Amino acid sequence: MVMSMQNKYLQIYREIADQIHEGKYPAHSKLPSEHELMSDFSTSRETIRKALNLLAQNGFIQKVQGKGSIVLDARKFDFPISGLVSFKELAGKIGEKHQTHVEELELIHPNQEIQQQLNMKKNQNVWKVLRVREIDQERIILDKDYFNQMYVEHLTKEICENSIYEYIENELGMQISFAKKEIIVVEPTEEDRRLLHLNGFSNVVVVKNYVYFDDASLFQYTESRHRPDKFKFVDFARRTHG
Amino acid sequence: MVMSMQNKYLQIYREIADQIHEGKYPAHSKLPSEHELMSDFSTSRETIRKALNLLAQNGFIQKVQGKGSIVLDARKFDFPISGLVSFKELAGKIGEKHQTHVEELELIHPNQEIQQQLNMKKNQNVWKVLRVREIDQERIILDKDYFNQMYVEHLTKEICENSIYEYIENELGMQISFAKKEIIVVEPTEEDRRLLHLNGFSNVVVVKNYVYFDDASLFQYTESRHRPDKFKFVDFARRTHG
DNA sequence: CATTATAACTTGTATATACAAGATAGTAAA
DNA sequence: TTTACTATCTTGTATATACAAGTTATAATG
Repeated sequence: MVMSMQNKYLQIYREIADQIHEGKYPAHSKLPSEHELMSDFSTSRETIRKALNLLAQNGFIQKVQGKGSIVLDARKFDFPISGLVSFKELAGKIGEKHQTHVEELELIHPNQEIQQQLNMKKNQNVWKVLRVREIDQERIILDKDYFNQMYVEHLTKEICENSIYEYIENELGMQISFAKKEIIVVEPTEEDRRLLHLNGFSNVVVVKNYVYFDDASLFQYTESRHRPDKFKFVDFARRTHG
Repeated sequence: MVMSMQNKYLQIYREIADQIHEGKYPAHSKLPSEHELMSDFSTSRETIRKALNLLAQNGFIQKVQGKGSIVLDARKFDFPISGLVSFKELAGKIGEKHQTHVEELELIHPNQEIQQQLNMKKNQNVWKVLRVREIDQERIILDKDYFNQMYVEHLTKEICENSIYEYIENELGMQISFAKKEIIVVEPTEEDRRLLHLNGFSNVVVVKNYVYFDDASLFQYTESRHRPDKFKFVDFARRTHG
């Protein structure tokens, strides 16, 4: 049969990650040694090490030379925007009632600022999408997205109400690969006041997102504007020695 | 002679990273192929690949199968707290006049909350350090640090005025390896109002930091409280496909 | 008993080989 | 000219081997 066989080390990564989630390996315990895993999965040591390094990068384990792989507290799934999670994935996790309102959807000729941000030539157009995220009957997030039309030909209201990322990766078959994020706090604009339930708050948290494809081309600029009391950002950072 | 030779792949990583900074490889250009680098550094392909993967993880390059390694815009050194940079490193980069005021420094028996955060046994003590960061004559950041005394025997005002991280890594020889970060926005406390120049702002940005050693033991809990207009967080995130 | 060596574990680094898979440029055929 | 193929470049995955280096438990030694 020899089915799939694609990406052994990713399969092993996912399997071990699942097992950690399910509690098979509780926090502060140790994973089996690389040697044991090697025979468990009947593969080579380097393949096991690739899987373990992925687990370490993503905050599941900590490797200690001579000792082994220590399982960490994997509670890093609090409420994050961290790691490029989209609103839909997010809302699914927290389980509360949520809704997306598409306030604007149009093909525009961008102003100079957006043009610069997206690294565009003149004459190129962008999709502007303005969405309000409602959780528990409160409008707390305003998302402004700008997509380079060069990459996304057509967008509909239906697509915007679901996950645009999903659409791009599954329907268009393009791989989103990395992002630069910037978080600042500013005074609300007129638009913020009109579209969000600010409840008297005098600041909004702005998350600027620059999203790149696998081939390093910038394709999206997003601004996510949050009511401060409902904002939470969780991050896992590994220090690169050297 | 055979001097050092330790960590070939790290040396190669640093060398290429430096070359990118110096402009030898400008943004959007390509690095030499793995084969070329192999003979340039007279090493094996796997060693080159280790170095390149580090560069990719840290946002220097983007690898594309079949094409090569594309150099990215390495302007991710804006102003970040990202990636576990300490205030001293930070302030040095932006170049403005800065100062650290040590407001409190004491060995205390922690309350239950801190005890939990640091995962401590009863009877253990912690160093509490309260520092105000002044940039351009304005007191804009309040740092509250709690160090488990088990790891740090003694702290002085002088150490706190410089970089505690530096002290711990260089003097005590312990390796800080990763951190969990959490960012929220809250109303200022009495303490915030007393110690910071809030200029009428009705919110502060709180960055909670859980810092771990190489052996996965939690050793520090930090709260960094920022005046919102002076706060900026920059992050580079790679998406893990799968 | 306490200390020191040793052996047997663990993970880390470096190398070599083989083939898969994506990208590209040139060649041959229509 | 256009299309299709092919050779050859690139990076990706999987395997094997060897030794270095950190940790731990055991045995030998004083």
